[in-house]
Amino acid sequence: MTGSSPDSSASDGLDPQQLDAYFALMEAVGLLEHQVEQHLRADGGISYVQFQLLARLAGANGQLTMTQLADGVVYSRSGLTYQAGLLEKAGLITRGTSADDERSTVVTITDAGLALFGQVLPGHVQVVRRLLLAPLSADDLRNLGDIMTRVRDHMRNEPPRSAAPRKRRVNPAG
Amino acid sequence: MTGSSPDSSASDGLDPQQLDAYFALMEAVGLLEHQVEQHLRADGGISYVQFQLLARLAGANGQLTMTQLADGVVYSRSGLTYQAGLLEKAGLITRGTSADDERSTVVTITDAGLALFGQVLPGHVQVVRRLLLAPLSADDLRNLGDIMTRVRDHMRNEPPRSAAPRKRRVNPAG
DNA sequence: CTATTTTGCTTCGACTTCGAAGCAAAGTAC
DNA sequence: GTACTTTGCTTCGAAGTCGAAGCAAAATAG
Repeated sequence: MTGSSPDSSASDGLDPQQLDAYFALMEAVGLLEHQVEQHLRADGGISYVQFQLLARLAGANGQLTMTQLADGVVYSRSGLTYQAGLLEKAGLITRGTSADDERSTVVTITDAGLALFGQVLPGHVQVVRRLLLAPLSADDLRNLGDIMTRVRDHMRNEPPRSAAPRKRRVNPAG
Repeated sequence: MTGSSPDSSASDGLDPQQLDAYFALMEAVGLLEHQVEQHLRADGGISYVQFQLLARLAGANGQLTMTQLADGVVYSRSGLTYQAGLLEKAGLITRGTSADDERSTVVTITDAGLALFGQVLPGHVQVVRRLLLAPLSADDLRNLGDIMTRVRDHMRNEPPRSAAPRKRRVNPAG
């Protein structure tokens, strides 16, 4: 199991630089998400997921189908149904059957939804500025955007790792 | 409230470059987490959280208190208790009261825990390589590590935003 | 030494999330 | 047209997650 060569391209481990980047990335984003969540809950009574849904709707002329909403939000379909239910109950969106396709549900943001989004957005931006953008130079920002865009596109274009890879174990902890 | 100047340092919005970086960052990490989760579940029957806990223990001479475990993992205390319970039930860790401080719980990774961690790690590394590292040049990696380390440290050193900022609304959706 | 506060962890209930299963409309094959 | 598959969404049950409340040990105050 323990590799022997110290070079980083071997199949065994990650070199310190790779580890640093990976860990820092995951932890920083985790922290950021947590802070963002706190702000949105305190200032608008909504979760990050709900904010993202409202943002997508606000940016898309106010209307999207569930499937369109699902794309771009990393999220399960059933979770989306659940959140849409909450948002509808809160009067922030409306759901209706599509005319083109009886299966599709068209989600529409309401005036209240737009208002809430508008109310919360400035604070959200401030949080992002304060926590993420503040310590970055112009070069950093350019690099970060470039890098993460590339990574995201790369991941989106990945083949789904084939059907059933294999399952060696069944539930040691869970 | 709506700003007028198109420059990016205004208090109102984020310029396209900032938005790109922010969105790409959040989405890429979300996708990565999801893939990592899939792999760990399929190959070792554990969640990412559980993997992180085992990793921390494995890297810390096998022993840590609950509080030490909590630091570094972005996670609630009660969630940690729950996961520790699962890991203990699965025989991957052991919990005992500290000798120094009767309140503290010392968590120890078992041989089975180490074995499982060792079994899962190579695949985990491959996933990270394939999805995150593959599209990055040496410069990218250096930049990413540098940037995210700075962001993480910045966030860790932030004052906790004072006690109770304010609560404008109470639960529009939720 | 006793009272108070802090610290470390767990328990509890409410909510969120996920994947599997289900259902009906739309598309495809024949 | 009828059978089959695919697509779009929801329902359901099993976990996982969180914050508040609770409890006991330790630190601090007096």
